[in-house]
Amino acid sequence: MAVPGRFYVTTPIYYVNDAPHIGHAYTTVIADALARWHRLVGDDTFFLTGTDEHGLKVAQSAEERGVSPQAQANANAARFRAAWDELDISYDDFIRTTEPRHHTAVQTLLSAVHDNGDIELDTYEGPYCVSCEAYYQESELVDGCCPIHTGKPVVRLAEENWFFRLSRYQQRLLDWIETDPAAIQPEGKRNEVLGFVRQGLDDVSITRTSLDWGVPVPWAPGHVFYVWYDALINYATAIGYGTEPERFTTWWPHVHHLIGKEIIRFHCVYWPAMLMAAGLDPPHRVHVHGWLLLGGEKLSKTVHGAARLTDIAPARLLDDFGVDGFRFHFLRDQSFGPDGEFSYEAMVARYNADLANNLGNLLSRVTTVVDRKCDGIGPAPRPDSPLAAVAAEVVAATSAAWDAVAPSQALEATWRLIREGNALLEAAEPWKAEPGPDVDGVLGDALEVLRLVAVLASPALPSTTREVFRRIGLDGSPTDRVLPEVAAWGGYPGGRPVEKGAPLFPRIRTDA
RNA sequence: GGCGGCGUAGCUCAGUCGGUCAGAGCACUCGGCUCAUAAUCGAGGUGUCGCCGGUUCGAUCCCGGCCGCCGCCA
Repeated sequence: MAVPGRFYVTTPIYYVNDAPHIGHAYTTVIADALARWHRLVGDDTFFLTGTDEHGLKVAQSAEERGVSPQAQANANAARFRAAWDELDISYDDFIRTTEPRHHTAVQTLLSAVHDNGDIELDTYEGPYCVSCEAYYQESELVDGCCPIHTGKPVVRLAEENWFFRLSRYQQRLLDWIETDPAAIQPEGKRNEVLGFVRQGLDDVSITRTSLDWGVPVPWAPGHVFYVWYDALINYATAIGYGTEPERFTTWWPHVHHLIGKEIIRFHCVYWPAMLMAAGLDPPHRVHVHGWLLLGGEKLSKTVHGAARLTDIAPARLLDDFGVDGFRFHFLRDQSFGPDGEFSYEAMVARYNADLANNLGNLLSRVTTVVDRKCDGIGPAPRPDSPLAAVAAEVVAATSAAWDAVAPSQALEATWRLIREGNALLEAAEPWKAEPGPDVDGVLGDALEVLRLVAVLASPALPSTTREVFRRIGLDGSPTDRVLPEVAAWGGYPGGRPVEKGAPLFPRIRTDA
């Protein structure tokens, strides 16, 4: 089903009423690093993110501010774009669900489901809170009243809605998940979905008549699609569903959806079922990750006052850590899958240990010694270097981890090469020796370590790895050539001017 | 209430389809080095793998119950 060499990766589209926070950034940085990795290995890659702009909440907050929903959406979508630009997010497309192409795709896809007989008119009946303009489950009520407007009785309301016959897809969903055990990862999340589907599935109401801020239902004037069923289709819109059939079949279903655990049901049940109902294949992979939990009592002055993680804007951390330092924390310190602790202190510790002390300091010491012992001209590595075999292992381990969507493990694997490089220098002590072939060989090896690390870490640290290249005298960028050639030992040519420069990652002091 | 997840070294987390599986990084201690961003290199782990039972020759890993934290419930 999956075509090797083709990688389509998505983030959820973010609800435009939210302000960008580090939870959004977490998913987006990982998607970006995965996209960069796949480009590095030469895959055809398409990386999609965007904003979800319909729904009652957007309409309401626009009304409160006295602006149109579209104006409200425009303003907030721009904030997400700005946040991602600041974080070096290399998206290929930024989709907005209010775009005409998306309306076309939604109407086309759901019309196909309708034509197939799996969307039917039915009556929805249940407790309704007039203040919320929303239905509740009986179980959600508090003493027969709205759980939000406590003390306010709900009314019973019945509404004619269009229902997606999800109940008809139970077996097909089970077949999909059981036939392709890797479709939903990690395994624990897959089991959750299996358990849910096995309980039996109810049909779902997918249209609303109570608001008009949405995609109109083509066969039913006065109805718009409920925001979730419009939003999911963005993944199809962006690759040309309904407008560019050939482009669509190039990318679908070779998709990797990255999602947080709170939206599993939408991505692992409703979305695949909708696709099946429209005659399309379900997604190739859904990668579910946990949440960042706000740990540690204090977040320092930088983020102090943030009671909730969703109050922390990415920009608040960039002054301290830089873009790459920020990215590195989310890729290296959080393992993709389970929940992880977010703390400022941990972020500082990781930055200092891995970026300042290991990578940054290695660059500093090597460039200094090259300056003193080699007149500032970097020598070539030794073909028979003891590090050559290590490098091959590191490349293999790093590749395997990125392919498995395990950025933390990938970076851990890459950092082994840095440690080995530092150990080689300790053993050889070129700063003590007279200039000559031995010193050249060791320093050449160290420069080659830096070159390789710059290549392998480029998905995580796009701008600082370019700077490493520049400092060791290489033209272009670590991503100019693809694996495996670029990762073969001996790529550093030698004879290049090496520049010491300021510390790449200034150590962050924690005293005071 | 229903369904599900988590609870492993000071910290953040891996891992075990039951038998050298008790691990990594950080922190810490000691020693070396001084090219380097007080960086680096080497050595050092005495943790009841949440609690109580059960299955088993043997459980941290399986089963049951309990406690704590968390998520979803259209």
